[in-house]
Amino acid sequence: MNEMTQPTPRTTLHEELVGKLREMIFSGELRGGDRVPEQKLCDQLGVSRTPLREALKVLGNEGLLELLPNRGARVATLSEADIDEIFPVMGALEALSGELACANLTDAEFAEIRAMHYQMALHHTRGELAPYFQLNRQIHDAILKAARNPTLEAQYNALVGRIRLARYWSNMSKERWDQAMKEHEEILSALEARDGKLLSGILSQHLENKRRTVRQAFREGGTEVQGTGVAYD
Amino acid sequence: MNEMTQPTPRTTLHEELVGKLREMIFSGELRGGDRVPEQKLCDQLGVSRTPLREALKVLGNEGLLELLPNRGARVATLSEADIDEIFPVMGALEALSGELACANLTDAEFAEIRAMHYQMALHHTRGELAPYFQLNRQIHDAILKAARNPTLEAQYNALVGRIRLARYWSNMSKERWDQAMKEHEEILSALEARDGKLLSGILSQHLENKRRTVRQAFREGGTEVQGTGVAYD
DNA sequence: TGCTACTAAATTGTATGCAAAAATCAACAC
DNA sequence: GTGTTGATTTTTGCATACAATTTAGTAGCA
Repeated sequence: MNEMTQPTPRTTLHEELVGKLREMIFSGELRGGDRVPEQKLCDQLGVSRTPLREALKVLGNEGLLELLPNRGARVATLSEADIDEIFPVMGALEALSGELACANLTDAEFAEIRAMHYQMALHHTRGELAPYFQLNRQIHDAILKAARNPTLEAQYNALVGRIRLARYWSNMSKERWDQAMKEHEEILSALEARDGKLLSGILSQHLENKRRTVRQAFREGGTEVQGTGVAYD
Repeated sequence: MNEMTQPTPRTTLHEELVGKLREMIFSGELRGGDRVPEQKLCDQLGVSRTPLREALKVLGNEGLLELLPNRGARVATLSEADIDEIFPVMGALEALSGELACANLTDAEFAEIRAMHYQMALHHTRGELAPYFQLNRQIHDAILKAARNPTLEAQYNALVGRIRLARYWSNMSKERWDQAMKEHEEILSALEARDGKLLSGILSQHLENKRRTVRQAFREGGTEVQGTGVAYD
């Protein structure tokens, strides 16, 4: 009766592998352009090729891997064109998430977002980039969650995943950082007023500005960062 | 030298299968809720389970199939909640496509869309629903193409695929049909003026109206139609 | 040296085999 | 008639085996 194995994995191997491989890509263990040799990964992860290959097909379909017939998989890379392509779509989705969030946000959720906002503002004044980025992301995530639309969430996260293939800090200028912080003030006040249309417009512009920042970092070959994935705002 | 086989399929079996299975779902050969027995499909398609299973995983990730651990795959079904969830996202994407199309549309492309529009108007006045639907779809596709954003296209088409799981005509009322036609007049004129913001708003509203129509058809259990997938406007 | 042709090794694509889990069904008790 | 138990069949998950394709490596030659 006393099973010392997993309580109940209740998941298939290939699903786990999808998650693991995603993490390996985001963490930089697998870098853009790298080949993904099946056998080597199988040995490393202790599974056979069958479930691994199933996972590769899924990630290929998501755009995180590039699958070349008879020539294996490569971690996808991001071009400037890709960035210019993906951000507008993210912008449209984030704008929608803002609008829906305004319609559905509870007071408790708003309070939490406000708390994160002020914490983030503190990091901004102190010039602490990394924790700023983390809170920034949590805020956007909270808004997305508040939209109460899993399909929207999934689509958005798929795009975030692709953007994370570009793994560098945006070397954000002081001006851009201040600007971003100002945009976040507007985001918070639109949220508080539950003004969906207003928030939607702000977020759309916010994402367009992000695009420019990331694009520039890409051009300049921004500082690579280990293990955290891309951070931007 | 004279190979009488395929010129060169240049594609893997699992990719073909993804396409074939999608078609089988859209055509209604596989209906929502149906189990997808691996062995039976393998015999039917003349392939082994390995590539088929790879395809199933991909379609599961796309939301066209529901994958239950140890219990196989089922063709996904669409609930009212799903419709309410998916259409707003499609609306945001279609609004973006309109905006980008206005920025990128060539005169030739516009001319073609206008031609399709008038053809569609003709079918409307004649009360020919099926060809109306077809042209309607072609017009929206042409706008999407004109946006010149493959990522947007892919995301949009994934959602259209899920909506197509609901396989019935929207029993469109005369009023709604007239209204839809009027919206299409506005779409055409905004396109001609290359007024992105305007078109974006029209399309967003247009999709919200579609949502209501489809939702109602769903509620009323609209007339099922064989082989064409869902049609709506 | 640089190029081509050919061979061998490695890697991928597909099929098959086997163990584990679920579904089916029949006998039985109530 | 209903519901439960347990054996049998079916189906799925994963591993392995084999075939096909690509890659690498080497020898031959200009």
